[in-house]
Amino acid sequence: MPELPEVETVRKTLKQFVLNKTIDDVKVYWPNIIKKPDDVEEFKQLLRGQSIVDISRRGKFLLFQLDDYVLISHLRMEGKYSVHQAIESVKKHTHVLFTFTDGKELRYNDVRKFGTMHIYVKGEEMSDKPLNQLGPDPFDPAFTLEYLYQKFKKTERIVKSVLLDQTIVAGLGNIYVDETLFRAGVHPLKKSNKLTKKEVQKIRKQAILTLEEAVEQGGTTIRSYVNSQGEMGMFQQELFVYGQENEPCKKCGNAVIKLKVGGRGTHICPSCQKE
DNA sequence: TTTTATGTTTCTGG
DNA sequence: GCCAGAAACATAAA
Repeated sequence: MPELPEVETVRKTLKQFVLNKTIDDVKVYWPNIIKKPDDVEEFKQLLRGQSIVDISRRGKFLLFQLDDYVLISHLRMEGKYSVHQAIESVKKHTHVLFTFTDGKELRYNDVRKFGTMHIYVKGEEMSDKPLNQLGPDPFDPAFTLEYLYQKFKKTERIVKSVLLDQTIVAGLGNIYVDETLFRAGVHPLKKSNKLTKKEVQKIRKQAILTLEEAVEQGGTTIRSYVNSQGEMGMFQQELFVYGQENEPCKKCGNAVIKLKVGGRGTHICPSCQKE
């Protein structure tokens, strides 16, 4: 579900609720979510007594900064965090539950159980997976025109696949790639190494702008996304093509169409985005 | 009832 | 190295 703007919104809302709380205990109802350490009992043991010092974000990953460790959480398609009183009943899709010393609970809910969690000793998280292969965030000064142009230049892959590739740039997913390519006027099937520098500059600029606007709007809610306060995003009102199949293009009036690109549903305006 | 699609990522076979 | 397809799962819509 969540791409960079949704994860950023979760980060901000969640931080208000759990900052400076101390973990008393942890329950894990679906162990497959825990990827590191291998042993779930060790996962729990590492967290006991740790306080949440900060929550940061890298690409689509949330980073719970603890006293001695970093808990890296990826929401994949349906992951959500919510804060409860211990007395509230635990839902069917709650798979990890953190109890705080003040009696409140942080619950990780994930209908499809695709989410992941890793724990690293603070300072070691960037040199191993899942964070070590990530490209720059779009907001990172390292995400320059020259950087992106060089990456595009050396691959025959279609541009949509490259933008979805988190080792190139971290944070774009299916919605924002479609929106970025529409705004840049580039067809998703175009080979990356065929793009002119001007087109690459447009893609870069629109990627950054689109994500910035989406963060301001609290993300995009198409079907199930809500932040940690249970609030929906508002950016769906600003979408040009994603989910707009058969609707008139907001720029030219022609019908938006949906195709399959790299196995993903892909929305374009065929007259604004020529192949 | 059955099939298809879903905001993600990773693995396998060709 | 790249692509297609499947897999990890559950659910709502067609």
